[in-house]
Amino acid sequence: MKYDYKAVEAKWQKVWEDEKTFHAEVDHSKPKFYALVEFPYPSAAGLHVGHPRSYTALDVVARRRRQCGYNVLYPMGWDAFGLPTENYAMKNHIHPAIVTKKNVDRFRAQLKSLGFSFDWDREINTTDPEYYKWTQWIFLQLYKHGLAYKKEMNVNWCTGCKCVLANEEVVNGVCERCGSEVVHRVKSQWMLKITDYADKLIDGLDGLDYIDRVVTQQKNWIGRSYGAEVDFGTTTGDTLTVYTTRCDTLFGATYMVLSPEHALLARWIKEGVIQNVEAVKVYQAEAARKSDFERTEINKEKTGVRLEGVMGINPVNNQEIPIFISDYVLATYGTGAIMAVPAHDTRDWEFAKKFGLPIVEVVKGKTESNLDKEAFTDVATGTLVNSGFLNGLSVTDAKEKMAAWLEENNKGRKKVNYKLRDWVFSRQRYWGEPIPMVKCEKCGWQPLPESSLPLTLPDIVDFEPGPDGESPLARHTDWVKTTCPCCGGPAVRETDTMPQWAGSSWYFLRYMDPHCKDAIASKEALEYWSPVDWYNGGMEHTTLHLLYSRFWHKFLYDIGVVPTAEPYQKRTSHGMILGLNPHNFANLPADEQKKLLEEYGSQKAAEKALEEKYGEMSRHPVVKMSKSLGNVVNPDDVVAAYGADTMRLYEMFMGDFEQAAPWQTSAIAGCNRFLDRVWGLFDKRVEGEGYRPAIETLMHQTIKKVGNDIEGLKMNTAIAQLMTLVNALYDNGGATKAEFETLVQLLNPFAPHMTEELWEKLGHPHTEQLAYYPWPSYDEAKCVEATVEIAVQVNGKVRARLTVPADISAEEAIAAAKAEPAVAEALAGKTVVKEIYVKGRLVNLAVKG
RNA sequence: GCCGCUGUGGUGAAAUUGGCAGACACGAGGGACUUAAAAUCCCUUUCUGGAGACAGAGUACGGGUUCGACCCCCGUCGGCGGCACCA
Repeated sequence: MKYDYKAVEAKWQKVWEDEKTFHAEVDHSKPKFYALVEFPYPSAAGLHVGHPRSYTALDVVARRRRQCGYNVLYPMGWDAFGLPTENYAMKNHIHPAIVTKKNVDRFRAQLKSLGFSFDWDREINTTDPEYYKWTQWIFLQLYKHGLAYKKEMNVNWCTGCKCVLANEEVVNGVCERCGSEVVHRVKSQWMLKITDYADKLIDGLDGLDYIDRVVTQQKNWIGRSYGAEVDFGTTTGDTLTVYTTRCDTLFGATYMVLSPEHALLARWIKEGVIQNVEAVKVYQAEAARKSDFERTEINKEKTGVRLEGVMGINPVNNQEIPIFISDYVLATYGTGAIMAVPAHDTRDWEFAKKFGLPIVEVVKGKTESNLDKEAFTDVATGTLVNSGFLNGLSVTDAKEKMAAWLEENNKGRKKVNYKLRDWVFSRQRYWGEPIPMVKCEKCGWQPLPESSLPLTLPDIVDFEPGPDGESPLARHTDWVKTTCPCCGGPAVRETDTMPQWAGSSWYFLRYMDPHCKDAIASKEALEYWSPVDWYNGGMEHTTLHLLYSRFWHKFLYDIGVVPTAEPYQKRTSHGMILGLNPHNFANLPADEQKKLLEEYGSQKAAEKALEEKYGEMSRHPVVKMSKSLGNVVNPDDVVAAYGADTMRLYEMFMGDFEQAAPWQTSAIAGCNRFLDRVWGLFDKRVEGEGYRPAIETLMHQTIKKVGNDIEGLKMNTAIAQLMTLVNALYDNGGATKAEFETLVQLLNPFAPHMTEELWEKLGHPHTEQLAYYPWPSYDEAKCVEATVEIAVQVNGKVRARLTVPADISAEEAIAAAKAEPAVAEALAGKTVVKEIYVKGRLVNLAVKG
């Protein structure tokens, strides 16, 4: 009988729903396991095939863990605030809340059709006032602890979204979401002091089980560096402090550079210190006008202006050196000023070359370096020269000695710096959490009392941002006008909303107790479920969501709200699912390839023609799926054509989970065929108790390998092993009941619907669902064959193969090997110099002569 | 430029981490069943030579260490991702 996936999948999905099979409760009799995947943004496009890759992988882990006796929490929800919904709402004149509901309903149905073992009773939605009440509550705690502040500052302004962006949201000078140009604007913004947690965010990574690339990326992003501040004097009597990681090179500092925004400049201009005021002002204006994009693009060629009328004084030798302004010095890092050591810093070298400044060597390498050609920057092999009391020291020692000298003479101090900036937390949009703050004419900014939360979004119809980039909420004066919670006088509400990252910064806590009325979650639930044991998500969130949520969690820990310092014990990441590029020559249908070959003569010429027509991108055979290329795969179509189990199996089989993988529609059939073969095995029952001798070793090996591979996210090889087992069962005429039951159990996490059905057909009543049936065990001793085939090599070349008992001794194996005719022939007339036996693998005879 | 990852058949990929390279699939070719097709089943499928057993070559390229290297070391060239004037 052919397997009817439609009926079977519908049947079991209904059972799981009606019986709440995957509902989780606090249960101290079992070890807990909290598996988490990033909750989706419910877009109008619906589920993408990329979503189920992550969800299926952890579903497989979660399902197996239940069978191993764990109390498993595997939840799902919606990260539903955000711009695309708001834009859609504007265009179609529908309220974003309605759009969100529609999209969520679609996503939920799609996810349910894939048979994930989510506890749907814990579904959350960041746009639900009962949810964002607590997002606002956390903001108030941050405010009360001095970690939220409002500041007039230079911010990234997306010209497309008409909204400010956090530094993390600017990629290559453009908006990470819409790709529009990002310019600088001065605006008053709510900021979160994530920089206070820079050290904790780096140091906390040590005790965690995160994949290496996440750890390095977060560390690089935070960018901790150890150096020193040095106080330079000036001819005006002012002190000019710089930050450097190379205080050892102080004797080589031949000029100084200030960022065009440096605070001292305004005063010097006002006091008439600077003689070339016009040139300085022009340069400042130019730098201010540039967007980040322009500033990085132009950075090939150094520019700058010398400040006439003032000189810096090097504290170590009292030498007077010129001061410049240049945009290669950033206002936002260190002190916004540097000492320039052109001999040992590439950027300073370039600048010195252009402006004809002296280059003084103070560090010598092992070989002669040519400072006319490039700077010498190798820290590891350098020795100090021309540096007074530092001469002869290594760079490391010289740094220490100089730092000590600076402190002794009160000319500087050791200093740690970070690349990380505070988090810009305001967005000038409607569809986000209102920031629960009001501004009173008398009392200034005041937080709303916690008892008044949630502060709900007013129901408005016009979502267009204002002409000067103010939030649409600003127009709704009846909402904006309020009274001061402090003095009762007139006050206005904050009209900016929170960024999309707010709701997702703590959602995993809400899952622990989603209906809790008087806290983000009950103490009991937090203590039982914390931390998340395994969190899988995309690499694109490493320096956004993942970093932000660690920050919030650490703060909540510090104020005693959560019981663990870190939110996620283990972090893994899935590769992207890519599509075939329809404009790449190799992916064209055969007849079109032929036509192009005829037209252009050679494949190279045809490829060039394609490149001219479709751009550089046509050279890549595999690319991101996109609507414009028409290579987007809809999971619904796959489920309709083959069923959810096939879809799940294919996504797990397609390749290394951590690596990007191209979607290959034709390969799905293979997974479907495999499931049909498993189904067909039900009618190929053979008599026998337990595992037959011919299949016993393979059974034990398979139980072991599938279990290990699931925990290691090596789903592709786990499935390959199951395929091997099924092939072997067919080769042996079918399966005994015990063999078939084990196979069905091992396959269950991957193909839960079909295996539940088979389980029932095998005589297990409905009430004994496979979902909680104990995972099969294996015997280590039975994983090895009694006899093995080993290879016999002579000088590393295979000359024979022979079958020997697995526990054969080295001497016996070597003797048996030598007895082989082909081996004897290869050895004839030669001397054996070395004999190697690798247990159960091979014999290698090294010969000479 | 710096940091991280990566390079294996026509394709997706395996390889117990130094031990028989290409498991498991897809695709392709041949055959069986069928009036026919689909489905299913069987065989072949790294390359070169050979009818064949077999022989030789082979994990981006060049060297090295080793009895033995996809794996370790040195150098070169590609691909992907992150950061990008962070002093």
